Amino acid sequence: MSSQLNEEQRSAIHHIDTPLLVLAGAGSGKTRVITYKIAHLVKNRVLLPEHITAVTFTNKASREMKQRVDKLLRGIDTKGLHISTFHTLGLRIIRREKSRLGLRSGFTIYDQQDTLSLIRELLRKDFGGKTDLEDYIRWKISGWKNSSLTAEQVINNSTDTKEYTAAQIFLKYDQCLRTYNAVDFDDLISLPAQLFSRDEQTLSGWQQRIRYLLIDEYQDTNTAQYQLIKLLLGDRKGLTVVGDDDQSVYGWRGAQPENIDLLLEDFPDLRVIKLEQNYRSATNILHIANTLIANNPHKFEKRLWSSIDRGEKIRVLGSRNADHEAQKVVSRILHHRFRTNLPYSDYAILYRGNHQSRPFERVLMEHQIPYKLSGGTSFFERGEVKDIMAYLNLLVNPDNDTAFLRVINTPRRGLGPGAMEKLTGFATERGVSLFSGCYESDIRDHLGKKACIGLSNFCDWINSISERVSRGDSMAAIREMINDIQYRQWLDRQYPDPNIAESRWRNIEELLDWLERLDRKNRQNSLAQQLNHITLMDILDRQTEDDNSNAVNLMTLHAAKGLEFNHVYMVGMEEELLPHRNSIPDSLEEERRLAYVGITRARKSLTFTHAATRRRYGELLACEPSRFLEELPNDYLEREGEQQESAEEKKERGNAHLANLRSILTE
DNA sequence: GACCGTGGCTTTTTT
DNA sequence: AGCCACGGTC
Repeated sequence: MSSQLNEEQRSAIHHIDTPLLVLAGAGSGKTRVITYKIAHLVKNRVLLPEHITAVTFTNKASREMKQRVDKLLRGIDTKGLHISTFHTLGLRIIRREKSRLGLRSGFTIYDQQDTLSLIRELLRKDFGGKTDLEDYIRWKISGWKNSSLTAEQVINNSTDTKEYTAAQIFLKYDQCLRTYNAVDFDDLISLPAQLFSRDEQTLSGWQQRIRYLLIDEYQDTNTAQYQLIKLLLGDRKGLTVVGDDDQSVYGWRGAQPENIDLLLEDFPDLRVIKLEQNYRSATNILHIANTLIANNPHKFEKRLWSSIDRGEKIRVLGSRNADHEAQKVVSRILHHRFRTNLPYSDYAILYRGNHQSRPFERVLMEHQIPYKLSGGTSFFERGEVKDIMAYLNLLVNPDNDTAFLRVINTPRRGLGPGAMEKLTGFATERGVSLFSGCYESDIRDHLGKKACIGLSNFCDWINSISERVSRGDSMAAIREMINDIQYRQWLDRQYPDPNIAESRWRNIEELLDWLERLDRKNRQNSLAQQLNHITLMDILDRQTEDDNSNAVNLMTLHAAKGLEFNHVYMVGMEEELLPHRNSIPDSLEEERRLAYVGITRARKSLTFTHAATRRRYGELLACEPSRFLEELPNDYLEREGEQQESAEEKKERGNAHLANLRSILTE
């Protein structure tokens, strides 16, 4: 197996005496080092599989890593080997240590939407609804948690009133989560980190369990994650991290590429290995990638080289507008495929924002070309899926007030905002959840008779279903629950268009199918565990289980990280899009890295496209080609459809300029 | 409580 | 342009 590795890769795999940092350029075999290292550790019995934990940042990456390790270790028992995302590792720790964290079994994971609605609720209670604060506060709380800070720690350190308000909400927010028996995404990292730093005994238990830790995409770690890594390692040596500071694109969610420097400071015996040979891209592609990223400042000098041939020139395609851009790209793919007969999965269309996929989806659909869409409005953000998920969460954790409020009057039970206002006040006063509040003996003194009957019917009903769930056949109980509430009929009433109602119902069936499959796969897991699992996953994770491997890949640049494709189309290469308008001028370096990530996904060919006009919020705008295109060496590029502007394009551009002027004048 | 129309907001990236 | 929340009407 080691014959397939170069010298640096081999030494990275065999080095286990001290902590190891692998600085690996794009396409230099980063994941290969981790997977081969795991295989080496297991095969040569350096460690038991159960003592090895490997961590990635996305579900996709972790699934891929699992598959590759399985392949290398075919026939060998890997029981207990843990490969997961950072957040799933956190969940694993929290599940085992829940009693030390003030959580009970059946706890719920709040996603951003849940988080936002809880913050909104708190703001409404305290400030009568200053809605302009909620985004700021959510961002602030998340930032604090990413730095592993608690509300108590930040409340006395706020520099202005706005921050102080956020800190106060933070305190209440965390108290609420504990009452609701819930944690949020950020807690999955910060709670274990905080627990380990205050409880040595628990920590040492986990150090026994995790004796070798491997981290992929290390440049994306935030402060809390680094703290967790450091605590788990202690003064031991079992750590391999692999990263590339040129591919750090998660600064906005707290990633600290400086954590690479911290390793050098914190571990004096750290070994550093650089991987500089690229095995992925044609030399032309690699060259423009190097040229672009050279415009960013660098701490670690890295020179990526490759022995693959030059390949074709890089194409730059101009187009009139987003639809025209999509037509051009799709027709290129069709022609290319006609000549080469490659599978559709060899092609990828990469863009900055999810909304950019729409025109491409339309054109691909028109041509009946199969495509696979990553990201976008997540399955679990859909209202109907949220409804049913809320019901399911309530079954395993009735104290989850956010779920309670979501479903109490959906479908209508005559328990409207008025009654809920009273119930919330009552429950807050008692310091209990809404559900428990309904069972307080004197609730009748605080709410109307009708509301009390409705609530007690509802709670009894939830209890009866949840009893059936815990007795065994959870799927049957769930289906009956959905039948009880007549959800299908509710959808029909909500959406007069039968097609829409039907498609929403299909989403519910898909959710149930998925649950059923999970249930069959992991019989020993409780419904609560399955739900936690699902919250951390995405529908993509089941799509890819299906066979649509012969499909064009559509995804954001962020989602493309860690992947590679033979033929890559980077679309929307325009100012305000890449670099994104909100990143100008402060985060240009990260935007440049994002472009770098996109370019280095390509193996054989790379095509950039940009449009002369684009609609934003229905308004026509003139667009300029991205500055990043200007930074590329012209001799490597082949420009088409942009030098000589056609009459039609001129007209279109003129229209856009007029529209711009008009909007300026009317402002 | 159901059904409609208007108006406001959206689009940065993910666990 | 499209989605959703809100308010008015029945």
